[in-house]
Amino acid sequence: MNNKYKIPEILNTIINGDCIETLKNIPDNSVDLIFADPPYFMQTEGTLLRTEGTAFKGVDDEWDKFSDYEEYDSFCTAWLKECYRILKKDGSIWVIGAFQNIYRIGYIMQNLGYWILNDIVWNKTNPTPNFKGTRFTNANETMLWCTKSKNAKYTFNYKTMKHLNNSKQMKSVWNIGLCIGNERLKDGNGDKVHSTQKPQKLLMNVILSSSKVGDIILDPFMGSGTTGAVAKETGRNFIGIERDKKYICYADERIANIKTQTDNHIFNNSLDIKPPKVGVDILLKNGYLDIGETFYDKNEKNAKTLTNKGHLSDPDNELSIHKMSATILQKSNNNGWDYWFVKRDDKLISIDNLRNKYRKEHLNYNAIYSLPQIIL
Amino acid sequence: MNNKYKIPEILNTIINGDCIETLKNIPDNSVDLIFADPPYFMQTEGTLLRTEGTAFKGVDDEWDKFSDYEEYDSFCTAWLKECYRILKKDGSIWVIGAFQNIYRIGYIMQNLGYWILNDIVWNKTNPTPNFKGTRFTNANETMLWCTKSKNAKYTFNYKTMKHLNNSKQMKSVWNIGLCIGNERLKDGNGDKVHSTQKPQKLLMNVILSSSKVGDIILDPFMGSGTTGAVAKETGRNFIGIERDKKYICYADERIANIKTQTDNHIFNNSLDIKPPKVGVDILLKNGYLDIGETFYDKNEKNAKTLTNKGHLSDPDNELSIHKMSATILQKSNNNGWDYWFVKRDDKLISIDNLRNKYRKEHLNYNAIYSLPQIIL
DNA sequence: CATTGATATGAATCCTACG
DNA sequence: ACGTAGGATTCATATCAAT
Repeated sequence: MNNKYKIPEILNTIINGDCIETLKNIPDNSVDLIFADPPYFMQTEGTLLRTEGTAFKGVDDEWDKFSDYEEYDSFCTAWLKECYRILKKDGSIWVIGAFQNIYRIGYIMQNLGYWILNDIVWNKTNPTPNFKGTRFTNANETMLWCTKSKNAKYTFNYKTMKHLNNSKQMKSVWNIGLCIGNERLKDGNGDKVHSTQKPQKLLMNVILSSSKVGDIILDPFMGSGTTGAVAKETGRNFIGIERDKKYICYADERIANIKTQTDNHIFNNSLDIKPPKVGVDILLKNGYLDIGETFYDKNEKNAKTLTNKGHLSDPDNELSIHKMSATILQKSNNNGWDYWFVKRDDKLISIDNLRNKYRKEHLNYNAIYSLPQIIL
Repeated sequence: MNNKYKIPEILNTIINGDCIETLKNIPDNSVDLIFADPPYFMQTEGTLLRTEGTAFKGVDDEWDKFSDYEEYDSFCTAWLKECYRILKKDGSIWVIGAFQNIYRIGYIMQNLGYWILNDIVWNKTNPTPNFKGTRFTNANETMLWCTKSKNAKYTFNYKTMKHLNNSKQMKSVWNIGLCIGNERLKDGNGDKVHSTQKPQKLLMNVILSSSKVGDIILDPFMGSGTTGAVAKETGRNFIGIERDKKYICYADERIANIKTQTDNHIFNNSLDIKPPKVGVDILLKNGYLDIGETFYDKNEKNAKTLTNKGHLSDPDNELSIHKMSATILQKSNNNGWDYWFVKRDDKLISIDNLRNKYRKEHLNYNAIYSLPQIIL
């Protein structure tokens, strides 16, 4: 029954239909990433007037109406269960919400077996102020990033995100503005098409951090299509679900105008693609290193001899390049590729350089060491 | 049974005992504010090694051990129920947690009838990095600020917090560093006394925003006593509960060394204390305004006549000072005190100035209009 | 064209004391 | 509890008109 759709048929389309019913027709273990922006169940009443007397137009859509927490909880349990089934074993899911609903979502997800990796805070740089001075300005929304289990081998493009964050590891609080200006979809009357269109920068961070080129990304609440737009731009595939045809119409047009850029080192996560494994034995066999030659540290000290097994020896020990360097440094472990040098033309050369030379000459692999620094 | 303790007897003390059992002995509707920093149920396993090989000392205390979510949920339901009973009708409660537990807490609180006012993000300016590069640096904790019902008339010192935030309304994301240096309690060996001591700045924001001088603040998980220390410094009363006598010993000494500063305009919330109400009729009776005199706007236009009822009239209408100004401005309502001026010695004087003159001369009340600006 | 100022608006659980 | 009158309350951007 869960196979009405074949993945290739629905790839890069927005399916028009009820969220839960549509999810039920998507096969098990079939998508790499899910981004879900469900209704928040805001529970606002009446009209909020700005200081100057005009009305604030917030969310007053039918799709955000639920009778009580119980109804909202069953709704969320149902779609989150389907997502669990549809997500691949090592895939991950992002769900965005605010204080009105995110505690329902998080509780339900943990009970369904999801494992929270981070709760990411979207710190809005330009939030709607609190007109009446009754509370702290509500300036944040929350995204729960989860796997299907504690031991899932999820994708996290650590180096790409570090590069995007001025070469410091990216934190769980993201400062991003609201979706306004040209990015915000408007209808013929100049009114916003969707009351809660998410900024592309938010989706960019989500997709670049936790998916790879060619991955399949599912959005069960596609709305104005931000997920699809960013997925296409970064070379990922998407599957959208949306019950309002008007939204689909605008989203389709929006996505059609996007160009994929897979030669972009940020979008294709070059920094995080691991180079092919090359051992000391391979370098020996191919003449990049010689049996019996001397390894030195960067100060030309701690000389050791390379054995035919690709180990390093001195009168006391024969150890791997890693263990030998760790022993010298009195640490439990250490990366020998960064520690050891050999002599070529009377100059010290890092064995890591020799390894990359081999990768380039024999495996046609060019490592990307760094990209131009991004100034935020 | 819920009356073993009389509030005056336990005021400004830390009760040694089990949290839930002790809470049961505190009377109904007896405290103004609760701050709770419960165990987070971190579920960490094994030892996390830093890059250089040393061990990271996180939370590994017995008090953070629970067998599963079910046990944690019942524990939290129990103490949150007692807090609901103990809190006054218009009091409020803060609960701090992180992604491991805050979704359990929020869900349970909403189900118990608590009404979330804000979810405050503590954005740590100096978080522990993610040593292994496996996720985004977990840089935030969350505080849920709630009342007992949607309609509770809770305390929020809006102007004090605005003043503390460089004269802009304070938002829900707070940038505050971890508790380190001299503020962090150390034992005789130089080890930290408590593994999760909260920074005073965090508690300062909590207490200054949502309580008044003389209020009673309950902390069911007193730990190292930060709540008590800040409560005492700002002129509030506290009641602490803690089951570990070692913590109480350090907390008692810490709090004993604090001096109360109630003459501090920030601590006593002078900016938020409302001036006594004075109507136009009072100013008329006391000769600050005269029947029949002319009211003008700031440009000496829109002249209206003051009636014996304290209203403003023109040939068409007789309205309150507020309604009349709103009519002129074509707004649904407006503050007439800021809009209208009268002539004294041929100069325009704001009627709000006259009102403050009356307050000063007859009610011995001096309004605080502003404090020196705080540069953050 | 550059600069200034007025206006519009964004996932919002948005007043309070008194009779 | 409920209705009514009093009177207190906004920040960061984008757009567009005016200078």
